[in-house]
Amino acid sequence: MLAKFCRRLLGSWHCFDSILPYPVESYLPAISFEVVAECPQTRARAGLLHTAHGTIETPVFMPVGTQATVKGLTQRDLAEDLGVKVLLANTYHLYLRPGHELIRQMGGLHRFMSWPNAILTDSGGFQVFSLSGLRKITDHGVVFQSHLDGDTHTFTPQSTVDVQLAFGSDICMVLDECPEYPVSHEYARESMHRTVRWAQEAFAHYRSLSAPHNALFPIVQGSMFSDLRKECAAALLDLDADGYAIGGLSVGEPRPLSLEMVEATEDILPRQRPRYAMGVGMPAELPEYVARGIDMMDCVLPSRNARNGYLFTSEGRVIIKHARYKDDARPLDPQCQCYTCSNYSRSYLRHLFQSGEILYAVLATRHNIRRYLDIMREIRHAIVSNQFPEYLRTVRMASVDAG
RNA sequence: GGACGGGUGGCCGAGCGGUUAAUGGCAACAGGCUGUAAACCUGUCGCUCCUUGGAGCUACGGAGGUUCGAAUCCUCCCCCGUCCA
Repeated sequence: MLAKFCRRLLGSWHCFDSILPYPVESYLPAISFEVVAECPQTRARAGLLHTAHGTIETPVFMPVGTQATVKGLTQRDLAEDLGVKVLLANTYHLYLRPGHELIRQMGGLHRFMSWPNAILTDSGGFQVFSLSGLRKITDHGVVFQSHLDGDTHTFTPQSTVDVQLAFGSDICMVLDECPEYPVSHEYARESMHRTVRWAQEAFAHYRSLSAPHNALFPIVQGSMFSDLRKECAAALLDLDADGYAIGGLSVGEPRPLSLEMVEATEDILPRQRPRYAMGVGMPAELPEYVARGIDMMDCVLPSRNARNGYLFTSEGRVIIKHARYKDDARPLDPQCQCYTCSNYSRSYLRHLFQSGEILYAVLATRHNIRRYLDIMREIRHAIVSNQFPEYLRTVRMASVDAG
């Protein structure tokens, strides 16, 4: 609230620039978050996340555009047609190709990819730890081999901040270690401490720079151990970050465990800051995370599954290659207002899929992203209109019915 | 009429005496995908049984034959190409 107010006055405050060591903006948080409604029964809340590239209504789903593109969609589709306010991009991939210096030279990631709204960049920790090939953890960071050409590179907590600042990301993520599942308590603790240490180093470096428009989020780790999750969150609190992420989920653990891990830290993370659950989830899981205090989510499922023939509808999943859709003249989702559902039949979509046509991926991705965004809009509306518990019940019953 | 070449499971196409119900590819049918090395990956794919694992049956143009054993070798026949009359 304060930050928003200050921003409004920024114009007149620039007269202080001459007497202050840094521009006025650098004395304000890069982003600000205000809670506009809270569910009285759950931890769900609706908010507004203000960034240098627009205000984002939360809870929000952020489509994944790893290589500075959501595969199959144009930026116009995303911004104008689908109303996407924030996209994910990936530090690991963009650092390797085309390189952060090139992106900086091209005017930053927003200009490079012609994206007017906010961008959150993942640090690349997930890739470094999930991609095969050599990788070695040192005191300073992680040495790894490029999956593109085998070249050796090093990521440090400091360097990944620098790379993301070169991109001009609105929200940067600290370098973290995302352990696989399952892993021993001992390893998880050691790994979590490393993630905390890296976060502290990343923040120390970040605070030494002038980054008035770029927020930095630390990431809670601790594998599937509640005690480690709590310890990690508590340690990260000292950083007084603009937002907090929960990582290390959806790495193969049973579904209920992911939610438990979010619950473990819901009382520890500050209520006045946005919380971001990384890499989740299936449609029915989205309100579950929101009910546990999550404001931001991202996931490749809607985009990747779209291309692979798995479509999300208000009536459940549609595996478009199934023979029963061969002569199905109905729209994919009769409840959906998207371009795909407004214009094309399941029969046609199936034909495009079977033929390997590019248009299939375009139409399918457009729908699936729209479906996720619609779910988030429903969730937000339910919270604001004080009907979230009822909404959650309905979703739970529907997913039980769906099997 | 003659000379070559060829007929293999829905299609294309390997195999050229036993390890072949028969490599591949396509098609078909199903499963998977959760901070994207993914327009990708995996499985099934002659018929009939039983619980897995198997059991039986029918199959490489047709009919005979050689052989312990044939999609593979031989004979005749039927088709299809190319070339020569």
